[in-house]
Amino acid sequence: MDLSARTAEQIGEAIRRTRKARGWTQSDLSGRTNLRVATISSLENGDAGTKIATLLTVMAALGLEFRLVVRGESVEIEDIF
Amino acid sequence: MDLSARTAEQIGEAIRRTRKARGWTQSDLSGRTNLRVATISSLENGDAGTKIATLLTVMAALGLEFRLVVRGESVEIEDIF
DNA sequence: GCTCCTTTTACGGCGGAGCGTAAATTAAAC
DNA sequence: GTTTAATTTACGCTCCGCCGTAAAAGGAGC
Repeated sequence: MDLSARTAEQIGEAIRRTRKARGWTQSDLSGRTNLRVATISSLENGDAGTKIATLLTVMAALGLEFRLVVRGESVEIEDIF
Repeated sequence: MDLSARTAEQIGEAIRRTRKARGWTQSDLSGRTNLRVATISSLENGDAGTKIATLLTVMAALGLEFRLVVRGESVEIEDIF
């Protein structure tokens, strides 16, 4: 799974898809993160006002991490150096 | 360029590196985004309280996008950092 | 129809982000 | 070391996220 995102909506969708791929409800995620169900809901619905801390907490619970990629560049290892 | 991040500090560092790779100052970024220099400064310094909207605005100005990847699934190149 | 589970929305409260603006600290040149 | 550029920090202000808690709306199945 490798989801690109440039908007809060796309981030939320990636979170939601990963959560469902884990077979978890928002309530499950809430229990694992100490974040309110309401908070997770608005994050998944693309609220750009959500704090980075909240996003990172959810991503950690889902086993996700970021890659900040320059648009248009491929992720070829040869391009690193 | 491909920077992995699991923490706000790593995100901030990736932002700063990309900005400098563009030869821009925080003031330049501020002008391109209508965000205060102070806001950009705290983002680059790893403030997890920063809003996703702010991060996305800065990333768009820098030509960056996210990739949310499942940890361990693809090639780990985070050690570039 | 009616349950049960899940998700969304609401409200008072508090804390903090980003604004406008400015000053202070740090780094870089000369 | 002194000027200049760059970054960080501060203050009053407004806005809103997340909290605790609860209720309402949506969906799946019987």
